[in-house]
Amino acid sequence: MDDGDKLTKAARAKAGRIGRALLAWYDVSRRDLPWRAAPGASVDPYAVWLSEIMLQQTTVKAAIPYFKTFLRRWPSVGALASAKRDEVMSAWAGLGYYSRARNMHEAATIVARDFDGQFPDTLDELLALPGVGPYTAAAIVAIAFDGRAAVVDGNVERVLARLFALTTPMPAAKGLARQIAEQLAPSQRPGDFAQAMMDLGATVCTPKRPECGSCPLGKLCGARAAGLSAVLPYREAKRAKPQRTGQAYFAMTPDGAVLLRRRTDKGLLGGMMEVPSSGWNSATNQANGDAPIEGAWRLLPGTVRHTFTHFHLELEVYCLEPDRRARPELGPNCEGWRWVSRRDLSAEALPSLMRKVIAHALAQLDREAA
DNA sequence: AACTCGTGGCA
DNA sequence: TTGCCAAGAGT
Repeated sequence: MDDGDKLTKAARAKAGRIGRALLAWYDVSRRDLPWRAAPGASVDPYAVWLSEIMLQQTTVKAAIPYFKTFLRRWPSVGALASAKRDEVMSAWAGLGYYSRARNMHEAATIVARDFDGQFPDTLDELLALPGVGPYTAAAIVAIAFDGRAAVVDGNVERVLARLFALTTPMPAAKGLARQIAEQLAPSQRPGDFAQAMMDLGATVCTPKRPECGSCPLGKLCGARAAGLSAVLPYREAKRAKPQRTGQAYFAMTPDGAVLLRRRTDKGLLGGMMEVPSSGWNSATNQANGDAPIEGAWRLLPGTVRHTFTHFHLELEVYCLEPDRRARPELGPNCEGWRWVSRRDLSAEALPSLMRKVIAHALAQLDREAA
């Protein structure tokens, strides 16, 4: 018998007690979140799906305003499917992981066209939708349809690693956590159970300084018994982020039009707008070889720093003030370009990095003018 | 299987 | 200031 068998047998034995204690806790401490229906009320699967996509690797606080905006602007999956993708990308700007927005729009068209606007209620059908993986499919089944499914996100992995004192470091212990979650998923109130596990992880069994004193599962917790609550789950060390550099080219005409271009769908910031930029491995001061239009570009003081998931970036910002809206070179990895009035920039699909670049350039120009 | 893919808040 | 990481999916 290996560790996995022992653990899943332990999970079966503890499952009933865990489920009862967790649901009792959830009934009194349930958080009121915008995508949650009142207790006992039915939920709109579209709203559940929308929230779950937004919550992938994203904090509740960051997702809430976007969720409200999307649901108000596109109240049904059919409405979202009918939207232009550009509008969706603009509305998503700032939330990050932009493939989510691209996949979400495509999935909406599939549900509208192939499922008559009704979300499917099986794992297999949900998994076939772009942007819906094991977690999101299970979450929709459990929360929207109250079906039994193992909902395993980062919160659940952490809670289970502590509850069952899993000392294998992450991510190697993910499979074990999933096996346990399969055993724990109840047939009664599976949606509430899933949300209770995630709420517990978000508010009590937190990554740092868990509040074990107020935990409804304290008496059942292996980590607490072993004095490991604060150190589990173990994690493998992460690689250091490399430093990359590049140049951005900010062009603005006298009437306040700024040159933007659209990145291709593939890769970082795919499908989003950008201030024309060099690649991001380039050495500094490469004589403006990547400038989108001819002219006497000048380097603005200071730089823009930004950190992505796997590297740091420092951009130099060059500036040009051409007298007309010249036609630019498209540049690599781009699909199109246009001049955008300064006051219309807020409505563009500009990721946070590019908003930083624009803010930096405008601040420097304003300083010069003063 | 390991890597890519954003952002902002927090210690 | 720097590193950590949050309701993961796609390749």
